[in-house]
Amino acid sequence: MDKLILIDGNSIASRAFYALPLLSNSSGLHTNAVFGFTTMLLKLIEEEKPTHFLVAFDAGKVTFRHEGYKEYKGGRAKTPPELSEQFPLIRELVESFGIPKFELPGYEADDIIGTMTRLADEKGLSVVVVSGDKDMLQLASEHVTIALTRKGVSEVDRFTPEAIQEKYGLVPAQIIDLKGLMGDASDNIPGIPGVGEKTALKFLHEYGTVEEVLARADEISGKIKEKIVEHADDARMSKELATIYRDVPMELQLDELKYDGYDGGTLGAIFRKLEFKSLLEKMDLSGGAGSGADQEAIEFETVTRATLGSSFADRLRDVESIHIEAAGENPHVSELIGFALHSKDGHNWFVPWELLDSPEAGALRDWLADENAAKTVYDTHRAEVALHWKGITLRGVTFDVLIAAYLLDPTESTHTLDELAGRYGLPSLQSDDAVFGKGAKFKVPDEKTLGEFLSRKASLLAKLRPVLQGELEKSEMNRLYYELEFPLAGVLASMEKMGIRVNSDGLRQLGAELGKSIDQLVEGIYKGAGSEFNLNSPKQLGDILFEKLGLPVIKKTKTGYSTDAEVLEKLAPYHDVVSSILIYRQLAKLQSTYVEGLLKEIRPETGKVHTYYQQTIAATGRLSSQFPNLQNIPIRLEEGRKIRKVFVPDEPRWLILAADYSQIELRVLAHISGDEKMKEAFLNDMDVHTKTAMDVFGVSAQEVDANMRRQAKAVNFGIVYGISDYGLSQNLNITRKEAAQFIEQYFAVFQGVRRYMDDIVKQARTNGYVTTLLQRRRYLPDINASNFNLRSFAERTAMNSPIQGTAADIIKLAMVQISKRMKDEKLRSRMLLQVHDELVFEVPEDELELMKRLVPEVMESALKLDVPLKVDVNYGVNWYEAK
DNA sequence: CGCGTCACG
DNA sequence: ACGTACGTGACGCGC
Repeated sequence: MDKLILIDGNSIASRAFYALPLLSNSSGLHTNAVFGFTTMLLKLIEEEKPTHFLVAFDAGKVTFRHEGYKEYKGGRAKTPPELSEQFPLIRELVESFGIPKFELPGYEADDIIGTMTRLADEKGLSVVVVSGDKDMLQLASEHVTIALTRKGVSEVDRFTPEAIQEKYGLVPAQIIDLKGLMGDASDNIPGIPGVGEKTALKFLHEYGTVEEVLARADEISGKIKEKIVEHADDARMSKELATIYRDVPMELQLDELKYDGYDGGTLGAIFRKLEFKSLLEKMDLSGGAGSGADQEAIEFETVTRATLGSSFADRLRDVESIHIEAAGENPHVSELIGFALHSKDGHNWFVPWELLDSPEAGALRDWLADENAAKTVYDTHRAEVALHWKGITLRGVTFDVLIAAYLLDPTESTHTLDELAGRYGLPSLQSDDAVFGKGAKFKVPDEKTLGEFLSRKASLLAKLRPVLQGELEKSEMNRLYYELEFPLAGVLASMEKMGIRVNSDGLRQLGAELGKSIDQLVEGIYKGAGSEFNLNSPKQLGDILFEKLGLPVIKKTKTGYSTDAEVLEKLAPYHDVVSSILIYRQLAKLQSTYVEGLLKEIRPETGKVHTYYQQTIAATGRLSSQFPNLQNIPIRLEEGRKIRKVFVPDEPRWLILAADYSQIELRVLAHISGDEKMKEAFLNDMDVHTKTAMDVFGVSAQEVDANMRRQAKAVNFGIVYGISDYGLSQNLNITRKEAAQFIEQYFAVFQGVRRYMDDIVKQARTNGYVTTLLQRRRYLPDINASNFNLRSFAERTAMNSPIQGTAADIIKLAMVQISKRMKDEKLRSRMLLQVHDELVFEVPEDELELMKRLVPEVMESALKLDVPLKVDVNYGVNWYEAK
């Protein structure tokens, strides 16, 4: 028996939206309605086993119903943007399910459904209509059941004509009479005032139709009668509005609605894109290793020592992409698993890692190192580092898929190949976790599984390349890609391979001293608190401070009392232990993170630490540093700053040279906003915070005291972060009102800055994204959200990202240019570290003068702004002394 | 594995 | 009325 399911797409989407909490995925896209829609579809397919399927959507806002009654659906709250942004996704979802969908300008989904039920009824098909709208009940018939959502979305009540009779005492056709009498506030259908469901039903049981009720109004007594007479026209119109139109001119044939079920691969891809991880697992779409149920077969050849003859070198000429698989997060210590090659004629090779050590592998190694052998790669930077430790050189990479994907949407938390396949509609791929297993379960699968998987990746790279190149072109990011990010990857790799020397004896010595101080502090704290406890546990510390010692609670966290530094400083006057705890925290941090943590990261073979820069993580375009993080080595407090003494040059008598941009973010702001006052400060090389204080407080340079400068500095920071009175008030410890006044005074002076802040938010609203000077993009899906918090956050991000991002563009450009100059001039000096606005080098004595001149020169001229860029250079025998 | 805390720009 | 300053990574705790 054939069965047709008809879904009212808009109705189900909004039911799902309001029924589920406002979930959003890692990029801030809301997905709750999509999720609800998905579970509903899955349930229907499983329980109803439809042979035919259709999802109908409303098209546009104006329907034929508005012709007669302009206020139709008026007064209804506007669809929240969090919901409307999900409609394209829902359409895409329906397509991925392989379900036909239909919409027609001028008609609503229920008219389409009404028409389809008529056609299906004529053919004797069994039909289920799914909606959240009671109006649909008018369509019920012998073959047509109406399923209305109850609470949530996946639970439905089913209505046959008998069920309707039982519940309302009406036949389906009378549902429109019911609406005609009682109206429907949600669609702005008036009905007769004073007539609710009860009264309407009573009349209908008696008279049957609206027309009969109106004709025989004189039989009705009391006030109601007057209302009926007075609003007779309203009732007739309301009935008409509630009537589903069942003659929509559409050519849709029933056999076009045939449904053969979904394709697991396609569905898996969109679930991955939407980050429906639970569904992926529940439905086993992520696929266990080797299951590959949804994937097409792929051919590959395993390269052996025998294959590696002279003809193999010839065949390498046709290779266009290579995927190098290395295990683990840290490429400096990762085990290589193998790689796959994909050639232009579609041939795939799998090369087990061990093969590279065989004597026959010379040609292959040469090919990998060949500058002229063009290759498309995923994450060159990482591969280059991993291969380096195995003595293999990688060169000739002409396109990096990961970097392109990152630039196209830097807010995506990851850009794994399986996600990219889904994102760009290419053949789906299993996730690394599905093939290798996660964490302790990590295991390299058998050769066939591995070879197929890596071959799929290599082949996918070749397919992604032209797609991503097209997208970069469209987004005007060619320069950013080819002149900045792509060459930077090589620069980063060489910095990381080089690493920076750490004086481990010095570090251990520092650790021993810290240990003594910590022991003394701990003893004193236990005594003062009257008991021993784990000082590192905020929970235990909270119990001691607030329950045992009865100190006032300043602030709470989700899980209990807050004990952060801000709170402890406020508590210090109440009890002596508190300041000891603050010092303990400071020293414990130094000990665990910077002494013990750093010691663990020193590589025995080199005596150095080799950080790894993530080039594709930060949404603003900044780099980040891991294993260890060398971008957060202490400097603000003297005790911590001493850690910098252990970072030393690799060679005797060499020096550490550090060059940092002065006020780069405010200079960038002066440039983008064009604010005359702010530009003036930098053009005259003034202290920008003093200048701000002068202008805001209306005093002369001599009159600016330390406090005024401090406040001005905080405002400047606030401006860069996307100012809010609340944030500034927290920072300066003043009231929100005072902070708001500050900001107002600031904007009165720096009018160009105010204009920029307004414009950039407007831009974000129109485009959905903001850009840096070099066209780096950041999407802000929440910029039009109705939720105040989400929207405000997006607005601050819109203000901050172009500033932070342009500063990142500039230093990255400088790095690429300096690296080239150092190579061209055959210098022995080495670039070692980048700390957002600072570059650290090690230089031989005889290159010191040259580098002191060259580095700031290149940094200052990396990008021409309307204000000068200023760089300070310092040097010394270690990083501490380079101040 | 999430949370609180704290280091940096 | 709403209630956060922007961007990161590492550590220890406790479930």
